[in-house]
Amino acid sequence: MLARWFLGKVLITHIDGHITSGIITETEAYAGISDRASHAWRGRRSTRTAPMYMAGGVAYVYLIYGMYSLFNIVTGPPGIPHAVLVRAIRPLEGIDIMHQRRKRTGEKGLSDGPGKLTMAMGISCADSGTPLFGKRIWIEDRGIVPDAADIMSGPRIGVDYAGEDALLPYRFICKPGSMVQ
DNA sequence: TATAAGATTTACT
DNA sequence: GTAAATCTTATAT
Repeated sequence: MLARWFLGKVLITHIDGHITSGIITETEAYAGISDRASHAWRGRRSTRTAPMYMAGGVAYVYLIYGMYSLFNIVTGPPGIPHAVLVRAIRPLEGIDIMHQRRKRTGEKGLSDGPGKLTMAMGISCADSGTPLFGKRIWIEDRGIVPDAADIMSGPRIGVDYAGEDALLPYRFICKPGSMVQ
């Protein structure tokens, strides 16, 4: 499962002149048209989901509930809408910037949710389709590889409506403290 | 053309 | 624990 590979990788953004980065600690896989929980289920396609049909390596950001952005990494070949949703990161650099961006909660809930992390990183729906190896948003492999024993998997969150597909263990979490810098 | 629901978060009871 | 905020897409007139 490709979603597992992203655990431990470092996501970096350079937006509005600010650099922020964090270790990816929680991901969810969305397996194309056969996955009922995916926006691309049954081949659904629109302007919003277009990046998912592009070649892997681009960002798929989209707005949910009119107020929150969710950040995905497209992993499939062109025409196959496979994507990995980044649900949580651990702040690494630019933590003060993140605080500045979200004055809501304190240290605790900085980036432990899909909508929260995009807020903290400064990602918006305008970044959908951005290559992940450019100079605005990119991913670095800093050699952080979580031990297999520290990786937990389980059912996805917030997709109960998807029926049986919601029970698939497509969710991967890195145990806190399992990654040493 | 109009209505309903969603890969969420926050605030209030 | 429950409800509201708010916009895009999908499904129904």
